[in-house]
Amino acid sequence: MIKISFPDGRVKEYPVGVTAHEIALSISEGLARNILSAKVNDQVIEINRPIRSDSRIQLLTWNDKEGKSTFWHSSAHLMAEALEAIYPDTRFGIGPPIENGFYYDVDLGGKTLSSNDLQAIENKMNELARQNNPYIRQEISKADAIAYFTERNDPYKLELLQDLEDGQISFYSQGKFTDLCRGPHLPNTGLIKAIKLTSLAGAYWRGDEKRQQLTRIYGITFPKQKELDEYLLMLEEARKRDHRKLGQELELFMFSERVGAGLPIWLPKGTALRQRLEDFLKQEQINRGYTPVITPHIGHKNLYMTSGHWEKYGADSFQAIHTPREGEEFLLKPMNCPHHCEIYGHKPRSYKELPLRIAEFGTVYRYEQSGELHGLTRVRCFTQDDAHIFCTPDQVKAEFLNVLDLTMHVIRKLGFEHFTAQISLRDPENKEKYIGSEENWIKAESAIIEATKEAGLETITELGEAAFYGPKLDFMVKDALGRSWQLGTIQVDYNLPERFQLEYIGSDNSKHRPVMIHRAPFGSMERFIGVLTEHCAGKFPLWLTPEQYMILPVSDKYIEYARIVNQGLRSQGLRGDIDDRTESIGKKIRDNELRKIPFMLIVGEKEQEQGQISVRKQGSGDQGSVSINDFMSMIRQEL
RNA sequence: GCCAGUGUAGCUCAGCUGGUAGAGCAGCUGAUUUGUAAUCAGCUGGUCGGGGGUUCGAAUCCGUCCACUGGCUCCA
Repeated sequence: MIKISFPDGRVKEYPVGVTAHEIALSISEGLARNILSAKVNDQVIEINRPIRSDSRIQLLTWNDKEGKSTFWHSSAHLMAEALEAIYPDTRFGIGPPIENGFYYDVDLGGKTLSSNDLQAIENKMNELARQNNPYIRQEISKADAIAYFTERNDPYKLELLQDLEDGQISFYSQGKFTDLCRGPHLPNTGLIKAIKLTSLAGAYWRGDEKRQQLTRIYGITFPKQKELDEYLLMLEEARKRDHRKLGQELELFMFSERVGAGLPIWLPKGTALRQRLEDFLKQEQINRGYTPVITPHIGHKNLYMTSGHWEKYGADSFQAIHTPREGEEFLLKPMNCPHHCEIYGHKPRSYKELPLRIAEFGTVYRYEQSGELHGLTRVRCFTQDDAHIFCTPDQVKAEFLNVLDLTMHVIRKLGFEHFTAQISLRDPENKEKYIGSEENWIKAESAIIEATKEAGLETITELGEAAFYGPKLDFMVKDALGRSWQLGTIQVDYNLPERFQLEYIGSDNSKHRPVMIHRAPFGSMERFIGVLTEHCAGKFPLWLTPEQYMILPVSDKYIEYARIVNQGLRSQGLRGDIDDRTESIGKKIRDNELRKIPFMLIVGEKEQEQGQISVRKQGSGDQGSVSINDFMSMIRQEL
């Protein structure tokens, strides 16, 4: 007998060679039906693999991330089987599960697929799934594996095999398909009930653009048709909320080929929205001791040689602007920090001035490859809600905590309930990629880790994701559809103060080097507004939205009264207008509904007589008639 | 930047295998004076992304540049 311990701490005895499926069965039949794979001593294995020694076990179902991964990994194999059946010359790259589904990179021998072909593949997958074929694991020697794929003339699998050690190689087969694979897999294909191949794309073999381009086929599968239907509905909802679509419909921003790709143009309504957002943060920052500054949009090349940005990014930036007579070189600023370092350095600083918090809504220009541009979330010109805090090493943690507090306040105010923080540290394997001393890096990394711990923030830590000049903390928010977005960022920097030779006179009357903290709670105004638009589906909070109300006279006869109401509301600080078109009231309601106006105020004979307005609220319809004062107190809590 | 796809009126889209453009909405004009998601009629509007080529003839075929979309790679 062996001892199996469960996540809840219970320990039960089972015969040697027991499988996860048998263990599940001993608990309940329902569990045995739903179990997809099992985590045994931190390794995920299939549910029919014998367990031969005392182990910790966690039974994985569709509700576990790793259970889904098993499901999708097996689905990738199923897709490969279908592809091989339809296109026998297919060679296979890799086919992993991803966050939502799976993909397989394949070489179709010059054949290009179109989205019409996906349906045929999907049909074949369904047919093969119904055969309910078992996934069979086979351990195989490296020599035999090489022989197998040599015979099948598959260079990709042969290359993968090179990196694997003999004795640790396994094949998985289902139906007529066999693949090199670590596993684990589902017991059989019949569990895969609902299949959708979602998209097609090119992908380089091993992510290297100098190598063969393969066809990547994305798909997603579910154990129940209903779950697929819900997923497709969610995708549909995401399409409706796309900020590029809503931005156009609500006239927030535009792009122009003539102005240039990736250069957003803010229309009046988008500008109103953005300025409100900026004003909110500016006020919040003044309350917290920040000092606003303004700096130019370009800077001398020497500035970026000093900062190190030229060395690191010069070749991949917009190229220098030359003055015609002197031949000087200027760069469009890709960051605000070098300018802010100059502000710090323009006079001798005392420790009594620190922390010095310099804030600027600074517009920066970065060359992004043409294929990267995407709506407002990836652009070549954007405005950071930037600030740099110069402080003593002793103040770092306290300042970091202040910034954490500001950031969380701002994110919550904008209606994001769920967020986590990612701590990005150096890649310990590639320390030469980073600028700055070992000692400084250790100091910076521990300051971040300690501060987030004290703030009680939920964090994940990623090695190798740090900026080249220092470690950072990124805020990830979850939007209304459960999608994660990276927004604000906080970065500790011991490097730039060094490069700019920044100093302050300490209480000991000698010179010290300040520490710099870069931070941007929104990140960029463009990206933030893009994400916010999708989060609230274009129905912005009342305090932000460009137009809070629209007065709809029932007919032209009541325009005069509408003007009086409008004046009353504006004098109370509300934003809105009169829809004075000669249209039916139904038409006006429809149009303003589509424009996502929060309040429609309908005025006709009744209202005029009683000095009231009939309130129609976005999302909940007719609210009845009230006086202007009652309306004001009704909405005041939302402002 | 790379791969694939797309580009027709302000917006959404039609236009089969080449015979030089069409609808709905929006806009304008007129009628209607309207009570909680589209009143009716008429009219205007396009060098079919740009500039080339093939052809008697190109929105349609070919190559090129630009932009957009989905990926890949990148992201201070």
